[in-house]
Amino acid sequence: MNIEIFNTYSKTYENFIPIDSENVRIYVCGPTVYDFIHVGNARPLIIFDVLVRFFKFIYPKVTYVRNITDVDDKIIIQSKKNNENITDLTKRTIEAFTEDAKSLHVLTPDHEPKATEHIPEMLKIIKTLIENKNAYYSNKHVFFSVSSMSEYGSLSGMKLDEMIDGARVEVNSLKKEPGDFVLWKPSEKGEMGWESEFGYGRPGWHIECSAMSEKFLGKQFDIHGGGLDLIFPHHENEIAQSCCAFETPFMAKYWMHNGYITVNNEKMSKSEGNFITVRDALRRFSGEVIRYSILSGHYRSPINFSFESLNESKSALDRLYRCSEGFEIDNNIDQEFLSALSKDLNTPLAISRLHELAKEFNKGNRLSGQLLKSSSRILGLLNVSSSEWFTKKDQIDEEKINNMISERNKARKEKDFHLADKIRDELKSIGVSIEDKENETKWRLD
RNA sequence: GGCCGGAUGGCAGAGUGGCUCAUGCUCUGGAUUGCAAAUCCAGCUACCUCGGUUCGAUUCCGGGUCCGGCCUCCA
Repeated sequence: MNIEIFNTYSKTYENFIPIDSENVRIYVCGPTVYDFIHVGNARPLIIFDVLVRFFKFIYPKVTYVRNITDVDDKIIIQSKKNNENITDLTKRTIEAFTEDAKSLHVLTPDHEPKATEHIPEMLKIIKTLIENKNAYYSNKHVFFSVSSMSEYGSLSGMKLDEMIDGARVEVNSLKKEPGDFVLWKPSEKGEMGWESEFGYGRPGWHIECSAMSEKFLGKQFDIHGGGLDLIFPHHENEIAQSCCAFETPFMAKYWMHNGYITVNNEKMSKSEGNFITVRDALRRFSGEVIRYSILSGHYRSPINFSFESLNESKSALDRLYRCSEGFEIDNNIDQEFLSALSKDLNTPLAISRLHELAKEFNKGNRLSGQLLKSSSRILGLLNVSSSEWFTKKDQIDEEKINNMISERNKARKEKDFHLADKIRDELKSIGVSIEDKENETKWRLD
């Protein structure tokens, strides 16, 4: 199967050809664990989860790494703000993150390395960079020298002189050039840090990904993913570090970046304060609905978040669930569905195919229902049985509902439609919709 | 200031140099139903604007307008 991917590096669609077709290697930037994730953070989790599910169907082996950033200035600030020990904060946040990811039906990656567990690996790269004259020591700091790498800026299309014109680079007299970025910086006594030949300190933001991707995937790997906002400076700097330290022409063969989730058409972000946490959204909609909603737009386009659109997603997903009743997952995946995913992970087109299958099923084609159920697995949808989807919820008295339904059916048999309608209204008022079939009455929660 | 994206029907959102037609949600009408629900069928003036290329452009090229983003932490 020919798979096309839009490569941020070349800004064009490219045919995906793995470096090693026996083991496709993917690295995605995971969360910085200082607070609950918001819906915007959920997008790359879901998108790359689908990419990995798709690839695992196509290729014999996929190694997926998603790191956890558990050392960062934001963590230090948050721990002071909470008056909470850093380890407690990160442990608690990682647990919450794992729960949220699970609610969104995001599969656990093959490796989930933590930055704090890879400090020696980072220091080794920093040392090599200094030896290679790509980095320099300056008063307890180590900086990467951007002018030492002629290709610097090739991912983001940034030019060094233009960056300076932007006047948005950190003013730091220790740097030789404004674009230089920190690899190692000093920590105060008692502050989070590690002893090193550069003094007691902690790593800069970017170096962890160079260290951990190399450890688990090698010096060069297939796909590196993350949000659009990581292109510069994060991924640009990762490339600089990895390529200079490992002396390789490229770090990842393909770079994939997802677009933003917006609120009122503006980027959802912690700093803007316009975010909705995944936990909050989960109070009103199931993780699968959130997932459907995120997959209903192409991964590189913006998606505007609203509870109305989640509601719409729920209606659409309900329809798919109605058509998947009684089917078990098998390995038969719809070809048109796969073909949609092979075109730069066109999930909206893939979903539209699922709806076509649903329609065919409703017209009496059982095979379409089977294909619908099995294909949906690649998107991480239709994860539970249809009856569970429509009837399982806490604090639901199934016995009472069933009793009311049989009472109503008795009334219907006796043509007491007045009573029958009254019972239906009562059921409706407790959030139960019913559907009279030929020989039975089905019910579901709204 | 530099550099990137985007503009499709009531809403969301794919796609295409010409085909009857994305798909979903909503609404309206029909079939079906005791009535509903579900389902099927049909409908609701779709391609921001101005030029260019072309037999033909929503689709390609150029200008404009508007919106968003990156250049600072950010998924």
